[in-house]
Amino acid sequence: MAGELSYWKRTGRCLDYSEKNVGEEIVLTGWVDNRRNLGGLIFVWLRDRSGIMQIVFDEKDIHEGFADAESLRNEFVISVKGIVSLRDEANVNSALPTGKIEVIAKELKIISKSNTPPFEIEDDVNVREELRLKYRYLDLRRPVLQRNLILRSRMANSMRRFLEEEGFIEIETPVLQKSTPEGAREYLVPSRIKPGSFYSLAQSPQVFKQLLMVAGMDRYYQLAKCFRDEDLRIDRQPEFTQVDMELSFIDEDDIIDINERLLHHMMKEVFNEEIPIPFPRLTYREAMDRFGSDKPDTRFGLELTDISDIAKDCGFKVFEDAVAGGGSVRGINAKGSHLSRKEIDAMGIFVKTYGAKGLAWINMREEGVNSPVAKFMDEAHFNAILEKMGAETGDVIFFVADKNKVVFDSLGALRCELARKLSLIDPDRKDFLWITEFPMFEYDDDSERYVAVHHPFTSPMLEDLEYLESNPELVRARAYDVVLNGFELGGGSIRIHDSDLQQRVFRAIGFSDEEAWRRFGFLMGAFKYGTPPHGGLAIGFDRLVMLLTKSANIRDVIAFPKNQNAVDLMTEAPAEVDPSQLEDLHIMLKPDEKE
RNA sequence: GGCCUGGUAGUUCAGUUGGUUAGAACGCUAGCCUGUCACGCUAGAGGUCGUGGGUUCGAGCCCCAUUCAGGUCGCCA
Repeated sequence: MAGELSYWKRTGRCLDYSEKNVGEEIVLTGWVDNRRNLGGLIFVWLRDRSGIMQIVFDEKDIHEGFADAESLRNEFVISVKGIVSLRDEANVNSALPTGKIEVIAKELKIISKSNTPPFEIEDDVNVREELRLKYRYLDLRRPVLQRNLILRSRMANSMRRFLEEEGFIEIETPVLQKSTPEGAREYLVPSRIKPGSFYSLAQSPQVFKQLLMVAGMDRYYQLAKCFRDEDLRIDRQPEFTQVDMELSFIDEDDIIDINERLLHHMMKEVFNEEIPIPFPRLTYREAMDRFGSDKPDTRFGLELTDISDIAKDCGFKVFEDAVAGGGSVRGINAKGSHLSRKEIDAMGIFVKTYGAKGLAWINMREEGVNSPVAKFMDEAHFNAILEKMGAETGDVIFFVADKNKVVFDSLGALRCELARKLSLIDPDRKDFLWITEFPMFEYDDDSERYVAVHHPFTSPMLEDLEYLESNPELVRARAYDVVLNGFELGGGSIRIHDSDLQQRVFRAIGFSDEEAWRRFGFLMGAFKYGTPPHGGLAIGFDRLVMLLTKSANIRDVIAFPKNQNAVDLMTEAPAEVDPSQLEDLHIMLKPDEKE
């Protein structure tokens, strides 16, 4: 058996060998990546996790093994014993890290044959994702996905080590939790023991990590799996991982500081990149005014300009009504963009998605200024707008007039669309920043009450407490988000540690004391037993990996992701279950859902 | 739930105003080839054009429905 074993046991991976090993006898194992059969001479690329090595099968060197070499096909698993050799100068392949050497095969063992794969295992494959996900184990053989998962592992490790060094302890919190209807839709898990009752899968470890602070754990962290039953996006999966943390006896600056150092450490260690800290900080108000977004991409300009003061009596009814109705008129100057009429019209269609009823524009053409709204206003107002927007020949200026939410949503998105179209984004730039002073509440038209923007355990800013009952919309929260290149990387807050204040917040969002107690009694009860001031943050780990590996979507940094309909195309989950399982769980399907 | 885009060979795609036998590249199969690295050369196999219905003498193409996939708005405390 030992002989059998030694035959396929490798001496190392492809990239472990270089010119230094010339003359050595080695054994490599891996997959056939490519073969070129020249007749009496066969070249095979052998691929393993590390990379590729060229193997040479020469009829006169390998003798009886040559027939096996001829039978090799892509994705066969093989073991090759051979001699590391220097390639002739003319035969060096500079595209391969191992391109200066090759292995002259002496023995070949075919360990496992392969069907022809449904798609070619190459980095630049352009295969529809449906197929890639169905054969994910083949997709994961592609070097780019291997690199992503390797980097993901190294990032997780680096962050863990940093947090351990800083005195954090990793504690696992329950995945099976009590359902809390506030917030994201939850995955429910029926109880077998308690008919008619359900757990929910953790949306986040939120309440447990706060309870760990009550318990005196002081500094907690966890790479926590979280679950949300919401519609998916390019950067959203139903199950995902957060770098979750909570600290006691701290304030906002402490949490911001430790996370800046955490990210700095990880960037240096894994990517050998020195990111500047501290990160810039913007208040929510400033972010909205300048970028129309609470997760602005600051890698380019195209900032918003508020022209409401000119527009309010400019003569153009759409502009005037927007301001009179409590909204605003704001614009973006696409400087020197020379957009065509067709491109301008496409932008008009683009903003409709975000609720804008129209997109006004001024085209500063060489032949003269062109604008469909000019005729509605006098020259003084029009010129005042041009001046405020800094208009020059070659510019195209866009305006949206509406409720502020629509103005910000549409211009915030238009800004990014213009930047993409005009190629204003440096793909290597990494703009980390903080958004602070989020509003505490927003009015929810559906439930006709205020809801917590972050979550109801977030502390209001102390100087705004006076408005908590009278004008909740003015209350700012001690909440902060960390943003990278226009993506929300993570968010957190200083929590309420005073049960009286907690009660006032619950009342502000329309929870009766009884209801609050029923839902969160275990937390409020705990707070009566000596609660330290505390706060925390959670970083969307998959999203971070996605951005730093420059992946097109979050699926490319998760080994086995779900598709857009939350289906695992490989295992075909979710799937129907045996009726007896349903019976155990006291679940009866509606008749039309049985088949 | 709404909107947009797409589904043609194993894969990626092309397919004209609706008209005879639906093409290309890569991959695959067989043969030849001792320095290839996108190897080359020769030959070959491979298609219910997502599904169902309709219009038409005739549909890959037009119409309706449906399904799957990707993106997006709503949603994501």
